[in-house]
Amino acid sequence: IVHVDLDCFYAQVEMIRNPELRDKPLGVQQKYIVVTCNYEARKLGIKKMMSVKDAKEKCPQLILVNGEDLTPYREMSYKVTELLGEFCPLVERLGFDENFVDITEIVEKRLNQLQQSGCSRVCVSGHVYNHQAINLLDTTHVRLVIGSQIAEEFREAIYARLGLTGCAGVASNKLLSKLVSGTFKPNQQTILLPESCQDLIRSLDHIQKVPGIGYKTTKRLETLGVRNVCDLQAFPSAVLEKELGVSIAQRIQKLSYGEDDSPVTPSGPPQSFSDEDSFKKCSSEVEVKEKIEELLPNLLDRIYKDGRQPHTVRLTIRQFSSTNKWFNRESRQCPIPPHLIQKFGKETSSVLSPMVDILMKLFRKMIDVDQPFHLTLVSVCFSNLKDLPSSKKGSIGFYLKQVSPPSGSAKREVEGVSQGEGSAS
DNA sequence: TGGGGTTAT
DNA sequence: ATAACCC
Repeated sequence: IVHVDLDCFYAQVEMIRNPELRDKPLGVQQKYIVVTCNYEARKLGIKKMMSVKDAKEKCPQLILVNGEDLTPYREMSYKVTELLGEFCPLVERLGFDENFVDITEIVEKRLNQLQQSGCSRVCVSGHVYNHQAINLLDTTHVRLVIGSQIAEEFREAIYARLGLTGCAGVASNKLLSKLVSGTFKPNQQTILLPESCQDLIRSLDHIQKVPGIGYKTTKRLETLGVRNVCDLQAFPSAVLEKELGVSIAQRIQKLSYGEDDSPVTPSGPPQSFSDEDSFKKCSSEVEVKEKIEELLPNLLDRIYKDGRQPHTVRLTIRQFSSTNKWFNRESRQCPIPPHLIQKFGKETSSVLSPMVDILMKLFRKMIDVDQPFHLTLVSVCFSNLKDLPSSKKGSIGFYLKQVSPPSGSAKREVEGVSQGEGSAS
């Protein structure tokens, strides 16, 4: 498995949009937070998720661009996933800036070519975790070395075609590939040989750094006295199962050993489209309606371009509360009436006002508008996306549904051409 | 802490 | 519908 992780993705996209920002310290701002920044800014002490106030104190020359509209990042993100999809169908997205690629089949093909040509000279591309020596008589090592060459080709293609740099990690599963990709940081790549697996996983100083063990599970583990990966490895399974449930207990304990049998699941098109806005205060029905009317046109446009029809709509809000400041969200969802669904394929304007009405009804299910309220976030989400009833030859659906044939060059580059595999065209 | 996403229960 | 996870 290869894990591809773009460097400070939003900042890179902004530097492509405006090349003058290239060699200057740059931060991407959402509300009063610098969500990410380029490496020029990091040299000067700027960190991800730093407040704008702290960032400007640290670095008055810092240039800030607003990154609240994710459109440019989302578009570039899918270009990266689609590019990787030219090499191999098994590409799974994680957020906007990471992808897993299962290259097992490509590696097998190259290994066979190598063995048939009697060639025993294979050279690793990039780093080997722990500087572990490679044994070319070990086919597992050879496979990972071939993986390193493919990862290099991925990164080169992403740079040549999209102008983006990033890291890659190659290992036997998703967990380990992700952990190893971060070991040499901007614009480098690393492979993990199985003999160094325990060193990598045990190098994590806190269990929350294990992908899959989040905030809540970490808190519960801490009450059990489990603080690091070694503690979790050694903890009695039976006790863990009673505390967290069999499913979570078995999964995270396997993770603590670096074991992860989850497959690379092709992400395909998105399962949902959402748009949200946060703010200091929103306390009247009229304001809520205005927020919804701000969010909807953008969303309807995205759905229109996607070509599928959503069958469910959801409204999410966050109410102000001084205690438990984060994560007090509530939502209400409902099916979209069939007569409205039909209109999604056409002009978005005819959907707008009936949809606002539906969303305001959902709002009133959550909030008694006769009582005072104080919202700090409104979000609208369309989900349960279904393909249009694709009909005959002339319809839009017919053309949209046609799978575009692989452009070919990248795929042949990676798989090599030998006995009559190349197509006539 | 923002503005997104996913899956499991 | 919520809760957990990911970025």
